[in-house]
Amino acid sequence: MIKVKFPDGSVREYAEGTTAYQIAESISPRLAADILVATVNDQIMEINRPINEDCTIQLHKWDDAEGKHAFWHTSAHLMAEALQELYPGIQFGIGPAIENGFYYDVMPAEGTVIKESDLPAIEKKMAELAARKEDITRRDISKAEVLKMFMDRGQTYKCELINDLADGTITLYTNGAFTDLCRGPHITNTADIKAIKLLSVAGAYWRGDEKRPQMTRIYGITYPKKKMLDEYLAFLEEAKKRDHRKIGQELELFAFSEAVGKGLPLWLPRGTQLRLRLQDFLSEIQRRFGYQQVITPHIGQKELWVTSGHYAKYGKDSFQPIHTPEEGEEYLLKPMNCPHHCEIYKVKPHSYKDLPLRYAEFGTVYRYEQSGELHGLTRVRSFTQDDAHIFCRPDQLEEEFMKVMDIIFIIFNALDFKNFEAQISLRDPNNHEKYIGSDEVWEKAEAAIVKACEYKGLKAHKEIGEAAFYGPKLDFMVKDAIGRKWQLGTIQVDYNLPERFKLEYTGADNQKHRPVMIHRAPFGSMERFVAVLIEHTGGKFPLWLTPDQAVVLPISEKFNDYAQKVVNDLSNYGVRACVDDRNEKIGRKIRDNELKRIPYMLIVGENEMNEGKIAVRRQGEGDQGTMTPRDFAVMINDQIAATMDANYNYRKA
RNA sequence: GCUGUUGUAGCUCAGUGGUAGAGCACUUCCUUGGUAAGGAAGAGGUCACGAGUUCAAUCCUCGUCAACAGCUCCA
Repeated sequence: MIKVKFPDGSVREYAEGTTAYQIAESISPRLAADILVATVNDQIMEINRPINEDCTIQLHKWDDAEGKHAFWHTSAHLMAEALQELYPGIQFGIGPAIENGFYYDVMPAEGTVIKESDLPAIEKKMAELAARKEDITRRDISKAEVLKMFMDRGQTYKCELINDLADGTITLYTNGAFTDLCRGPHITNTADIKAIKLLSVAGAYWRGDEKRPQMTRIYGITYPKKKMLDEYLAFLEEAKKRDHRKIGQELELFAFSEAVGKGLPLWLPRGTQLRLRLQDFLSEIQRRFGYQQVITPHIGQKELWVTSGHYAKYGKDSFQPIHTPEEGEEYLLKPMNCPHHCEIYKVKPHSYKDLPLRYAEFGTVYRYEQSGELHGLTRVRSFTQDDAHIFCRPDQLEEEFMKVMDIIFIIFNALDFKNFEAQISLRDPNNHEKYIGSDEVWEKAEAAIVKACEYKGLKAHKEIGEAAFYGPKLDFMVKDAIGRKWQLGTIQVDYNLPERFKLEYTGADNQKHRPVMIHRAPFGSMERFVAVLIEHTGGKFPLWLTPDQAVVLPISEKFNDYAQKVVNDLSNYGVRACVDDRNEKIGRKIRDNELKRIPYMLIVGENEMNEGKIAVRRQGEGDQGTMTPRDFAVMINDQIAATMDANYNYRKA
């Protein structure tokens, strides 16, 4: 007999060789029908594998990530089986489960192309194969044998994968006519895969290396029930409505013009107002935190970036130097603000008593992004960083770093970004060519970030190889409407640029010392931040951020003057309102304004004018009653005050 | 940059080898002064751009540009 311990701590005894399925069955038939995979002593495995020793067990249903993962992984194998049948000579790469669904990278026989229009036929074949209710069987195999097997089949990509595996750890999984090299685990029968949708085909480089062949990647998703698939597809449709490119156009926030050039956003009046509100908000916080605003030119001599090291690393892939009538003179559009700020630091000598110095600038920079990378406002070629550089003594580094974290928390809290991920981006210690600076300073910088996160109790995952070339960073990632992650806030520790620009301060010992530099941008860039903000709010911004808080509608031209007076009164109380005095069909104006999502409509007519009041209507909430402009301003300002208080309390906590 | 898809009116989209349509928006007028009212008339497009095939191309072919999905990249 073996002892099996469940997550709730209870222990039951079973015969040796009992499977997870049988264990589930012993609890309830319903559970047995629902479980897809099991974790036995921390190893996830199929539910039909015999268990021969005492263990802890967790049974995973669809609701668990492990269950979905196995289900989708098996779906990838099912798709491969269909592809093998439909496309003779096809070669397989890898086919994992992903966050939503799965994909398989394949290389069709020469001369064959798999297109989006072919997907329904593949789906149909998968459904057909699933209906055969094939068991998925697992077998251990020696390296030599498996290598020969895949060699015989001409599966060169698989052979490459096998070569990297250790003998004795290799397993095969078979469903129907398809046998795959795979670690597992899988669900035990394809019959559970009831609803299938292949979503897209795309090119993907073999092993993520753009120098290697490009394979065809087919994305799909499956569910145990048709209804679940329908819900997922409906969710994708809903997400499309929150796409910032769509809302940005509808609300007239920003636009692109082919004449101006790709990746160069044009901020329209309303979008500009929104952006300036955000900038003002951050500026006010920065003022409290002891920052000083600076302004620098959009270009600078090429040598600045030769000094910084950026030119050597990115020069060829950037906007090329601007030449002047003067022979040999070259300027670059600035791709970042750091060198300019370093030069500001160097304007005069500094004492250790001056530090830290915090220079902030909404600095517009220009980067020649690959054309395939451009994406709405999230990836553009000209963007404005909410940049600042903090020059401090080494002993001030951690405190300064944590203060920047505070600023980011204030902002994320104010805008209700709860689902952010923090990522510590470290260098890849095996790839020295990618980075500048000595091991010693890198270790110091990385340690400072890790320590700050620990001190702040921030859970951050570490990513090797994601650091900037001059230093490690702490990045804050937020997802867009369809779950793509974007880096917003970033804080970077840099010992290298101060060295390269020979920055100094005089210490208490009357000796020259190097300051440490922190690069930071809480929004990341105004463009990307606004994009993600739009997707999070669906364009319904917090009141304090809306470009116009209210629109005043006179019901006929007799009341235009009164409407303008209302706007002026509101302005005196700090409320941003505008008049819509087209004096046409009221209904049309309201629709127009709803489209632009102005939160309040103030309707003025005979009664209102006589009483000196306004009829207030809140979007989506209907009539709020009649009141004086002053009362309205108080009402709105209370809401603003509540938002600001929340930030302030958060900061104190 | 790579693979695939797409490009028709301001927006959302039909459509055809014989030089173009709808709904909404826009303009004018009528009706209605109150929370997405109705009616009439009108204006708007080198069918992304360039070349080729054809008697004839918005439609077929090739190229370019741009956008979308993914890959790679992201100071």
